[in-house]
Amino acid sequence: MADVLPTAFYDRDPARVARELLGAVLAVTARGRTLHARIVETEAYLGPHDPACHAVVGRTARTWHLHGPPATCYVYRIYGLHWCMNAVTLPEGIGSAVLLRAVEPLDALPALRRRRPRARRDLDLTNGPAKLCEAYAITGDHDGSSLVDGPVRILHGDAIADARVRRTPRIGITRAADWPLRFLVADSPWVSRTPTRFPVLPLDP
DNA sequence: CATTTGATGTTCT
DNA sequence: GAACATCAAATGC
Repeated sequence: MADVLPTAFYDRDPARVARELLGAVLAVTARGRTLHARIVETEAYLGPHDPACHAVVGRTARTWHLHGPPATCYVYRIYGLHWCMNAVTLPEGIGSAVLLRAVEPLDALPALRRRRPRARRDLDLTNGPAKLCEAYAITGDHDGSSLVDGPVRILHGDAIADARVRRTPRIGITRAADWPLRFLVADSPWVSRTPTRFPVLPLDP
């Protein structure tokens, strides 16, 4: 597809990629059908020198594809229960990525609801990193696949103006807990909750 | 509304 | 043996 974000898009500072992925479109293909969703919340993990990044332990079996080339899909299991999906950034061997934290479904709501029967509202289908993976059936099977021509791709979408973007610290981490590397679309109802204690910053301070 | 807790298993120390 | 890029239900106010 001509709209796919090219590898060069990912081969840059992960915080910049995280910002610019807002508004891009996740496209997940399975059994001949493709589902679409707009990305509204992301987090950047900067690499081996970021204490919260999985790359701190080096290139192990788990982090193998995190260290892959830009535009690689890195999927890992968390808390033994859930999956989280990342877009790998920077060149092979660096180990940096952007976590997809929330998306706005653009079609196929009934299919998403079937996979997430316990979601109370539609807004709860995809407003968290593990929720969106469950809704779109993204699992360890996708770990290492290409975001350019694999089963999970990211397409060029609407640009989100700087004025609509906010930054906060990253959620659920203990190390480098104050680094403002979470990016979200301020006026989207599809983002996850921001902890009350978190500062919410404009994009350009 | 906000905060706490139990579920669950892989990874790393 | 502890930590963990989470979720949903239960509890507190």
